[in-house]
Amino acid sequence: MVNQDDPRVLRTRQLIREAFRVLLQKKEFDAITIKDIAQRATINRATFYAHYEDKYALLEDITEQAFHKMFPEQVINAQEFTGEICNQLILLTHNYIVNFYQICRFDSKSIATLVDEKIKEMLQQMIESIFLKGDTSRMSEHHNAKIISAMTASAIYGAAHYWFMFRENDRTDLLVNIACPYVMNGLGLYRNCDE
Amino acid sequence: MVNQDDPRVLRTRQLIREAFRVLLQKKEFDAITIKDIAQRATINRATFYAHYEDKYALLEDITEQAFHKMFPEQVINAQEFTGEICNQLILLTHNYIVNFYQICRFDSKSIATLVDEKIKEMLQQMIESIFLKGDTSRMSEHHNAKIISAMTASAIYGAAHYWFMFRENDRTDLLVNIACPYVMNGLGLYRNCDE
DNA sequence: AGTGAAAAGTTGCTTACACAACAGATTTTG
DNA sequence: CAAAATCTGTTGTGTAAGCAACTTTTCACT
Repeated sequence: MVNQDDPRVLRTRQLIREAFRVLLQKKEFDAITIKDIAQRATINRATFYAHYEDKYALLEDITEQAFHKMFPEQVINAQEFTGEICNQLILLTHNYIVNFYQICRFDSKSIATLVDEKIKEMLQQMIESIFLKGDTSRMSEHHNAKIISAMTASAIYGAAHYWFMFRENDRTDLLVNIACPYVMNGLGLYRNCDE
Repeated sequence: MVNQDDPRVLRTRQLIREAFRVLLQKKEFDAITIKDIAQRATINRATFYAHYEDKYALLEDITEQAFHKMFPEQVINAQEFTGEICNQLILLTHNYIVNFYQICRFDSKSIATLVDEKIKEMLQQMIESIFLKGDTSRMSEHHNAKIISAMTASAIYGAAHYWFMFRENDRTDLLVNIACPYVMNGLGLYRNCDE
């Protein structure tokens, strides 16, 4: 609909996202109106709809942006899914969850499912892209790469989320000690079966 | 030419001013091009000319904004030109000059005259508006209010500037002790003659 | 002095945003 | 429950900003 590279578009979206982030700290998600967002962003309400279908689409967008910033170069450039990469993914996911509940008001948990799904989706994409880059295990030729990625992403997210809810957030070393071998073994089994 | 209240206009000017402030810390004024400003502000070069004739007009604008922020409520709402108000004006002018040379690169002094003039003009306007508000000395009916304001503004600016150039900037108490009586006496003499 | 490069301005056309007005949906209030 | 108020989502119109192309001016270089 609009040209994604137009500087006006970039600025407008930046304004909308920033306004939304501020509002999320002040109000719960359900209480935030499009009017609120438009006012704080100093844009017209009609302009909002030129960029986002509703506030849920906006939430997805900022979630994606925020989570994407968590990925270190090492992970983005990874050529193989090693234990070290697995560690990194577990830690950054846990880290994101901790931040999320610090930033968002606690009564905004109505949005948790949407955010969860988005994060799992991004984790899955990242993992799959690593699988496809390094084909040492010929994973790249395997038609099951997608479901393997989905399982791995879910496992990592599940571990990070559980640790956040029920364990000490300052002992992430224990988290990776448990979760990483589980994930790597699962993949290892798969590799063995494949050959 | 453009509607001053349009939010797009406000945002664009804000971007231009902010870009210019950043550039003034990095380059000397003469080395800053319109292209530089437009690039950093992420606006089109042609758009710049819709708002400012050239970079001198822009400099005037940000000088006015910055200096205006220096005025405390007490001065803005002053109903009479008292010794206390005089003190405030001397101090804030001195303060502005100190800040100016901290913010701008020292090799940007080619612009000093323009900034000086703008500040004196604003001081004069502020002083005149105070004169006209409080008519205890019937200054408001006097047709010489303008030249008296101009002299007072120049005297205050001159004192502040001299102190910045040749004296200790941390002993502003001495500055006001010297400058304030001079100004107030000058005005007092005038008042006596007038009645 | 003269040549090339970069910056300064200007212009016509396109796109994005502002704004007001609207109908329909949702929430608030008495 | 009904009336009032507010929010939502959309539309048409006017204006500001983006962009490319151009001429003119300024400046650096030999």
